[in-house]
Amino acid sequence: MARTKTTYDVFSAIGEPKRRALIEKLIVEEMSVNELVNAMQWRQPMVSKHLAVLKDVGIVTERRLGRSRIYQVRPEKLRPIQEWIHQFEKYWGGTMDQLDVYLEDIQRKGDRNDKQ
Amino acid sequence: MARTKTTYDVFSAIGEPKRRALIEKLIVEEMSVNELVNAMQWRQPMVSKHLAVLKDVGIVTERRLGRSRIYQVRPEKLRPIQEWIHQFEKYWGGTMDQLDVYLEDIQRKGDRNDKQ
DNA sequence: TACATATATTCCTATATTGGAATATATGTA
DNA sequence: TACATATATTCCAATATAGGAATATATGTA
Repeated sequence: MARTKTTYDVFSAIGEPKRRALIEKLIVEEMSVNELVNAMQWRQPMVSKHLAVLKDVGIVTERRLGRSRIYQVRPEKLRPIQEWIHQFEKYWGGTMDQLDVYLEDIQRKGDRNDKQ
Repeated sequence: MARTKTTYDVFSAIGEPKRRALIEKLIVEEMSVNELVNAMQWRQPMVSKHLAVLKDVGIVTERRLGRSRIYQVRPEKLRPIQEWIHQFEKYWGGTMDQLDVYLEDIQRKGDRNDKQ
């Protein structure tokens, strides 16, 4: 079997650094392909291809304006990532303080070492 | 050029759904490879290989205990993802309310249409 | 209609997986 | 030491890129 498709989901799509760069650019303001080509200094097909992946997973949408196509970010599509990350936040100093983490850690390690 | 390496950074590493599943399992409690094999119902080399990628980018660490190797999540390694996502949160109803978003949207589109 | 512009798509090559099977390595135990 | 257990690694096949170059498509304009 091969690698997970980049269009499998939002997580896969943002795995590529260039696509994250595009999102960061487009969140500030919508842009046409040509404007992106100038802004990013990439070749046009490269921009179009990465946009196609982002469009496929819904992170961007496109509308036509004359000969141009204006791309826009749909930030809410990134929410699944935020939600996934959220479950880990408590472990780096959210609701749990360092003592809690420490104690839970000790307990897990204790359980483990008892079993073995 | 080929695809970004899975070990290029944390974003690339979590692009694979199975690796996210491993992280979700290990955040609850540290586990040995064998325990993961049982819990996930995957073949042992598959577990080891995915763990190797996670270890490479630092998301998990490993310590030896007898013949076993106990893997543990380092949740703080996921922070770059949270920070990256953070910049988009305001667009889905954080500090900006819907009216703000709407007005900014109109303005961007206005600018655009004026130019063209 | 003919031409120019904006963008998408196709073809190509090099590369890096993912998963399975087999095997190697390390370590505990009788 | 011989054997069993736990895990990692290697070899293989299939697949999916990413990027470059060339080309196709769509649309505006003279």
